[in-house]
Amino acid sequence: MLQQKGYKSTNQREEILNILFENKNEHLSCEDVHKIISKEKKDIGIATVYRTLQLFEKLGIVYKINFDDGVTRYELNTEAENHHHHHLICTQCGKVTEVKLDLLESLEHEIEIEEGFVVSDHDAKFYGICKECKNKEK
Amino acid sequence: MLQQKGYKSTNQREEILNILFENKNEHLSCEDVHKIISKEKKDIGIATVYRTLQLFEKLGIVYKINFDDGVTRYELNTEAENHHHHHLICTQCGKVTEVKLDLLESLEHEIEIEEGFVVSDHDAKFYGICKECKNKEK
DNA sequence: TTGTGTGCAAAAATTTTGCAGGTCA
DNA sequence: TGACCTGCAAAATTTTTGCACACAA
Repeated sequence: MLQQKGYKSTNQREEILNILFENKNEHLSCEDVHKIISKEKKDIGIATVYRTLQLFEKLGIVYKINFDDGVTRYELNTEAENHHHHHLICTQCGKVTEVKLDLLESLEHEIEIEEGFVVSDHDAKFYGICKECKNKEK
Repeated sequence: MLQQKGYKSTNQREEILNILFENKNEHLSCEDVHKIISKEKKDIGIATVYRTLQLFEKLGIVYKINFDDGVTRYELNTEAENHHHHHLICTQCGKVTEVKLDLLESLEHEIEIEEGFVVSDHDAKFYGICKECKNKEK
């Protein structure tokens, strides 16, 4: 991995990166990552997990997200899609799913014209009832 | 105020509500609210501020927002606009401004069709460079 | 070797909670 | 009066930090 931006490649950093890859569609908190590490026999100090994820964020490897549950979560920045971050949060069961649709471009364009604000990224959360919960109601 | 939803009207709750009104365009944390109260001679326990803002959120009086600075913030739910929550966050100076545009409706419609997810609210943050910082660069 | 990185434990920061007493309806 | 509210301080949670030691380059 390209830690050749002036940072060293260490076992801890590689391990944490692995975990992020293996849980691509999760939104892990530092605590979560640390628990997974513990389960896999290895052991890394929780402080290192915090420091590493902060570093990864600075380097653009992960994004920070917050679902108002009291902890900061991170997700891999899969630069395949350009910028993104659309989450559907079910207010009934709490499930979080991702959406790929990127219709915010027109909105961003409008913001740029109306407000003179140059958008470089966004983070959108939609609250509502997911398909499963909706079906259950019937 | 309509605390007649089964909750009592107390001095503390009214005072906190006043502060929210007087700072309509701010995004206050519990700490912020508590500091403002202290400045205005009055004194309310910080625990009460936390409990009151949680109550207000449950009652739909305020919205919870999070700008990844480690604290939960609240803003008045001005039901004038339907649902909303668009914030422009300048990555240079940190300033947060509101946008009124509501172009997310078409996106919500699409989400409903594609994912079967019924959207009831959203929260969108746009990161970028604000007008002032952009001008400064030149 | 040498500057970075790590682990530990202590500290900080934010939020929650138990309980005794106070207040509103 | 009686249930609800508040204040305080203690506790719980999450995150940060200092420092001695370890390790990658």
